[in-house]
Order: sequence, then structure tokens, then C-alpha cells
Amino acid sequence: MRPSDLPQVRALRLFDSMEDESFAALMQASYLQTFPAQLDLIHEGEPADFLYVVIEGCVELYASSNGREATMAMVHPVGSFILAAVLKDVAYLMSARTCARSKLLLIPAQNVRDALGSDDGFARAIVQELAGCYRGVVKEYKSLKLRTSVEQLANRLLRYNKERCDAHGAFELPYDKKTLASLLGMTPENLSRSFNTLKPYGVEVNGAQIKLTDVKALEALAKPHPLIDERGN
Amino acid sequence: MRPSDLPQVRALRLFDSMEDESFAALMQASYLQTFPAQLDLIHEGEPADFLYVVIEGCVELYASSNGREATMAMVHPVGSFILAAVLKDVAYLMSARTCARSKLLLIPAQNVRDALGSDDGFARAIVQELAGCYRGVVKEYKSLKLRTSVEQLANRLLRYNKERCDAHGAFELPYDKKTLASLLGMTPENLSRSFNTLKPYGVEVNGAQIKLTDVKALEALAKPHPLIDERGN
DNA sequence: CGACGATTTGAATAGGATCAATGGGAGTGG
DNA sequence: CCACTCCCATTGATCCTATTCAAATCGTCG
Repeated sequence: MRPSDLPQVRALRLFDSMEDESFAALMQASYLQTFPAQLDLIHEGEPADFLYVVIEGCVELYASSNGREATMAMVHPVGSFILAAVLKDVAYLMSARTCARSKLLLIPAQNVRDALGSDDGFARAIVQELAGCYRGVVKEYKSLKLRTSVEQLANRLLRYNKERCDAHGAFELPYDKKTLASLLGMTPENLSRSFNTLKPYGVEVNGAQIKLTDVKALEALAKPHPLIDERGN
Repeated sequence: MRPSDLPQVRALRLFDSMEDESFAALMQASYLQTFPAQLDLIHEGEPADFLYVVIEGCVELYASSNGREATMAMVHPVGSFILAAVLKDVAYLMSARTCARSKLLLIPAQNVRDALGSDDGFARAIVQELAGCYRGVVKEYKSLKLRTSVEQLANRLLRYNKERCDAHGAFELPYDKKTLASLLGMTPENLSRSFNTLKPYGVEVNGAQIKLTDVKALEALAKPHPLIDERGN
């Protein structure tokens, strides 16, 4: 990787408490590479050769079984994926593809494990990252088990509205509706119908542009819960 | 806790690579305690005061939202729960209750975090445990998203059959059917119907006693997948 | 302009949930 | 030892949600 890329990587939470020496060793073995959209990166069942870090762009994690496919998560900058498989030196549980042109950092798995053993600051950061990933999945799992499709969509819209709301009080869906549907555990047709169901609650849809004109009403329906919907912690 | 309990705790994977000194410090602050069945241990949203380790018995992790409740996981000896919340020093995402008389080890959260920083062997064990928990949830999440109720039940029965099959080629359900239903993401009524659906595939049910008389046929229906159904790794 | 993919809409179906009622032990008290 | 009770499990009937299949529409890109 190019020396000019180092500072931005160094600043990532995963690496900022690392010792200079071990960071240098890790980076010397790594690749910072830009991939086009819709490129398959890894496939479930393969041995975990690299730890991936999304620097720019977006990566979709998905899983398949028996002819069906489901989106498991979307990874944005700055997030890692398949950390657990790398640490345990076992096969990936999920597949990954880029959903946009993306700059990714690929760190050889063995080097990650070496650094984990030799650098306490890195070990602590790994633990925090892993614990964060774990809690993220638990939240998704809770949401899927405890909510109907419409409730899931409503809560997701409220979340995006908080995170992305622009000057006009509107926001743009971060993924196409097909992907969003899969992420929420429903079919595209059903997502479309769910949007219609939410129209009386002040959800205005124009393509990917969404405007919430009655957040109170939508919240009354969605009943957002901090232990499911709040990111971080 | 009693000195006589120490060896069995020391033998747990989570502690066996720990230094004597830090293990002693951790245990000196901990409690090994037996709880009756059906006792509420923790509730989601509470701050993470203790790390729990199940030594004997069984603990149900569940979550609630908006009047609904769902079983998230069952923890058996020797497994920990709510490790991530302890490490991040944030609120529990799940509630826990004993489902049988259970012997639990309670380790104060602050001591766990201290030991994590001061004992490399413990840090490595924590990382492995956490990574294992993470992959466990991902598998459950995959199963829920990719399979119908009947398929989930079929795969679960195949798993129990491998793990618990006795001399007569039968096994006993590890939990009552109500709990099993919630764990599989369905209602008790639906579980009952799913068992009926599986009768033509050689699933004989007598109360909690299950006998699989045609594993091939059941596997053909269930299509078990190592990246979902195999425990460990 | 034409083609393709994404989205929406409609109709029919299937899968699961809910409500209600019945059977079946396990435990309790007589 | 036997009734009684309670809770779990099963069954039936109905309702609701979501999936599937089909077709129309929209928008974008050559």
C-alpha cells in the first residue's frame, strides 16, 4: 500500500492505540485497494484469509442457503467485517460484495492474529470492535424476532431520518429498495406495500427520496426502542 | 466463593490460560451461587454489573419489546453470557432467567475489564469466547432469515439427535415445547403443527421424547448446512 | 427510440398467528 | 388412593400477514 494512505488508516479506532512498530508491520503486509461496485469479495465457507476494513464505499454482507439469499448487514466506513472468522481462523459465515465503488483495506489474517498477541492496545481495540459487532447482530436479531415488517421499516426510516435528514427535512435511502427489502427480511413487493401502509403516518416516498411529515405519528406506530435501534454502545 | 469450587472454575476455557495471580484476584471478587429455576437474573437495559458463567443448569436469554417476548438463546455449561455488555460497560441487550436450578459464577464487570487489560492469556480467551458468541448469533440470524419454521425445527431435531441420541436411538427435548417454540421463532401452536408436518419424515413424538426413524428423509427436507447448524468453530 | 432492470400494483396462495376449546399429565389436598 | 386443579400441549377454525406469480409502469442507459 502507498505511504500516503497510512495516516487515514492509522486514525481508525481499530488502529489508533496500536504501537508504531506493530502497526508498521501490519500495514507492510496489507493492501489498500479500490474495487468496483457489485464485485464479489468473499464467499461463505471459504477460509478466512483477510480481515477487511471499509475505508470508502459500502459493502453488503449476505448469506445463502438452499437457493435463498438474505442480506445480513451493510458495512460503511469505517467498519470491519468478518473479524470473528479471522480471529478464530475458521471459515467465513457470510459472503460479501461491494454495493458501490469501495476502498478497502485487506489485512492478512495471520498478521492480525500475530498483532493481537503482541500488541495490547490492538487487542483492546479488537475486543471493543468485536463486542460492538456482536451487539449489532443481537439488535438486528431482536428486531427481526419482535417486530412485524411494517414496524421494522418504520423504525428504519426513523433512524435514517435522524442520521441523514437534510435541509429540506428529507433524506435519501442509502440502498436501492431491493437491498433494503432483503435487509429488513422481506420481499421487494412487500416493501413497496409497507411504504403504502405508512403513507397515513406521514411517510412520503419519491423514488429514493423520503420525507417524514409526521414523526410523532410514525413513532407511535414504530415504538422505537433504544436497545434495538440506537447504533453504537 | 468457597475454595473447593476454584478448581472446576479454573478448568474452564475462559480461565485456564490466565495467570495465577490475576485469576486469584478475579475469584476473590466473584460469587459462585446456586439459583432456583425460573428466577429472573438480569433485565435488558440494566447496566452490566456482572459477567455470568453457567457452571451447572441452564439459562434462557430473552428479549422483550412492545409487549412481545422472544427467546434469544439458551446457555448451557460451560458458557458465559452478556460478555459484550460487560466489556463495553454498557446496558444489557437481553434479559436472563434460569430454566432449571443452576450454579452460576458472577464476576464483577470492573474486575473483568481490569483483568482483560492486565492478563494477556485472559485477553486472548476473552477474544475467542466473544468471537464464538458472535458467530453463534450470526448462525441463528441466518437460520431465521433463510428458513421456514418447519425447516428450522427439522434442523434443530437433527442437531439434538446427533448430540443427545441415546441407546434406543431417541432423545429428549432439552426444553419444554413452549420455550423451544419461542427459540425457533414460532408460537407453541405452530410448533405442534410443525411436528405433525414432520411425521411423514420419520419424526415420532411422545411428549418430550423424540425418535427419528428416517434421518435421510428428514435431512432431505431440512438441508442442514454446516455454516448454520454446526456448533463450535 | 428501444431495451433492460427496478419498482409498483393486482390477484391468488400459503404460511403463520390468534382465538377458542379440548385433552392430558403432574402436583396438591382430602 | 382418589378427586381436583392448573398448566402445558394439541386441535380446530378463522384471520392476517407475507409470498408468489403475473403484469404494468417507470426510469435510465445505450
